[in-house]
Amino acid sequence: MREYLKKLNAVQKKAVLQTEGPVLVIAGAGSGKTSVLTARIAHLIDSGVPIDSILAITFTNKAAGEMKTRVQQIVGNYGRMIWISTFHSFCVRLLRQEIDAGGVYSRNFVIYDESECEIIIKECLRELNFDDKRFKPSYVRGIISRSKNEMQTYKKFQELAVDPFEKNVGEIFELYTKKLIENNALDFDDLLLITVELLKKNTEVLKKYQSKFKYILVDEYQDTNHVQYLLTKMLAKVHHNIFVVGDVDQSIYGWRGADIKNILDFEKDYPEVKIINLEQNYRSTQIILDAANCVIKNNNERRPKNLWTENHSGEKVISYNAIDERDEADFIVRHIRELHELNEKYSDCAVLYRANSQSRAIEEGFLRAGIPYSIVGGYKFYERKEIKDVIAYLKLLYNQSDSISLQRVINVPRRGIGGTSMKYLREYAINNNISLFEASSRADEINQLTGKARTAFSEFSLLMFKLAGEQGKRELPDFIDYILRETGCLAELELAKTPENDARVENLKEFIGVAQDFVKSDTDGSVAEFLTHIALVTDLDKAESEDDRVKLMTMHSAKGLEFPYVFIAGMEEGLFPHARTLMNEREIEEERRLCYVGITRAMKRLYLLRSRVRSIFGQISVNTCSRFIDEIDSVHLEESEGQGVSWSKDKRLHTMPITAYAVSTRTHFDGKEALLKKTNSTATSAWRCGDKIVHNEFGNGTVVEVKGEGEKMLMKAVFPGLGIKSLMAKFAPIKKI
DNA sequence: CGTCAAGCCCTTTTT
DNA sequence: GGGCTTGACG
Repeated sequence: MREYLKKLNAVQKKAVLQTEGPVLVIAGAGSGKTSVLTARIAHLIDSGVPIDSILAITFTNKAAGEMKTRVQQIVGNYGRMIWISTFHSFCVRLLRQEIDAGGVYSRNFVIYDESECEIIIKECLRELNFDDKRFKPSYVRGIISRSKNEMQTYKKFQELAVDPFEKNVGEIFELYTKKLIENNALDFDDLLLITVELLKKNTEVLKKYQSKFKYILVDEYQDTNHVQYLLTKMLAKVHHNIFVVGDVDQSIYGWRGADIKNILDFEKDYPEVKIINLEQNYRSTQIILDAANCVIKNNNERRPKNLWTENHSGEKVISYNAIDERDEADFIVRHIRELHELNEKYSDCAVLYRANSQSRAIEEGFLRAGIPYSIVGGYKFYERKEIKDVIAYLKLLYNQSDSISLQRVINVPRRGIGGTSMKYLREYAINNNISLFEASSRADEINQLTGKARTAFSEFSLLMFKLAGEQGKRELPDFIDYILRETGCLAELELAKTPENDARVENLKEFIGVAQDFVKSDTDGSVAEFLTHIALVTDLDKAESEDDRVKLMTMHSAKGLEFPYVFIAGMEEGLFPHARTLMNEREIEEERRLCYVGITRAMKRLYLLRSRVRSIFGQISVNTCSRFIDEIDSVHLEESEGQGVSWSKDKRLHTMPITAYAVSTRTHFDGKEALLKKTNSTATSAWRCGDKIVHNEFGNGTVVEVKGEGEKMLMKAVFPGLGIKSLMAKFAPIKKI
């Protein structure tokens, strides 16, 4: 028997070997579903199934990447060719081939992220003369998104609209749709929606993919939305070999349109389905599982299951009542340090939280202590201004209809083109039914423009033609470098030597590095694929597990992962469950499932932390303990008696003026990297993490991060009471002490 | 046209 | 507490 089969238990093996017909695997947390999925793929290949007739769909790129790696480990390099991807990247791949069959978009479409979509919505509001206070772009975008996830286009939405507000949203929706088409741009939801529409309308294309994919596997099926449901159903219609894996208790994307019914009703869709329950947990101790079960059993909307383990009972779940978020962070730091002294790896520890905004306080704790950490997800590299600017140049060069990108870069660097000139340009473009790009090349025909603006537009379009001429001639990283130099983006940043500009230049270099990695990876190295890559692959996906760092992330991001030591921070009513869910029982249940996901990430030891006082929006708020802690039977819990835990502290809290906690000890810094990066040339190799230094201005401090060497060396140091400062060792007035 | 300060609303989670 | 828009001024 094959090695990968030997490792499986009887039930898992059954799931792997049942290759024909629909199969539903109910996989409890930690029951080895990834092993089952990879073994099944390997088994299919072993049985002679052609590799290009297997389609595996996951929810995150990270999961897809991991599965690909594991399949390759079993079947060898040949496994590279397999279709393992997220729904979204699968759809892009299909659309790049087929989208012109729909007759609306062309293959060089670009993908708009949320902020770009909101800009479009703002344009719609302006044109329709709607108030952007009443129709908040982010809110309207949410409505449109949910609607598309329900497979509703604007026409359907307009039919269903009852009140005046909805009717107005329907108008916005319609104009929004038209504008995306004009820009030859798709939003995230379109990637799925347009694919399904295309397959529905175009039977030739549908047949092609239906017959191609003989075996379809879908991971995290409980998180599929209606469009995704339709897509899998259509693709599986001919061969009926559809294998879905999921766990109702881990459904945490209802707010994104995920519908638990898809998994609950799978049997109705496929009456001949084989149902397999994976109930043995290999991950956690008995006590951790008990705690998780205590919480989840309070949900009504679920299918009871019996998750069990042969693991020993283990340690009790440790709870801690922190005074404030700084105390909470310090508790985590103390305990991780302790674990590290006992030879546990930093990378075996994870801190999970409900909202990204919680990462700040915890991050500061790690910086103070000099503990290496990395934040997964959250504020993204690709959202930095300078990065978005280069991407916009690439997008515009790739797709000249993209007016959003044009408007982003037209005055970057400053070319003296302002709002008034842009207004005339837009009017001209609309009147002549041409793109902004074409309008700018015909600026001399626009009478209202000042001579200066006319020249600026003409020079801009000449520059773009020049850049476009180099596209394809140069390798991608070189092309990006060329853009940065020719446009003057780089020169503008290098003009004024500020730490901020230095950081931006460093970020741009890192972006070129991303392009270099991309070219080396398994792609065609084209601008098209690169743009798709950066639109769909967030830095969440490059969680470098090999280096020894504590991982910080939301519980959503943590799904599918496991860690020996897990800290869940912010177990407070209003934060978790989040205040915005408190009014609605269904949403509370989703929060509870999220808690279940969080708890079941832990293998050996779980810490549940809560803070009595927390500052939210710069306001101090006092929170009570999360109901989820109360739901855990106290026999599984043990209150930590570390510093600041006892009643005496608690009483002291009430006698102290609460504003005392509002005092911030940190100076402002812009993201982890932005202001912290500097370069250095002299005696740089002398600096190491943990070095105590004295700075002429800031006083005593500790080096917490050193990156690069020689000219490229970047360092970060923390100064008590001042926070983290970025230092250019070359210029910084620092001495080792 | 560009800059700066005051005031706004906000953060739930992500492909 | 902070990022973004707005409006006054140079």
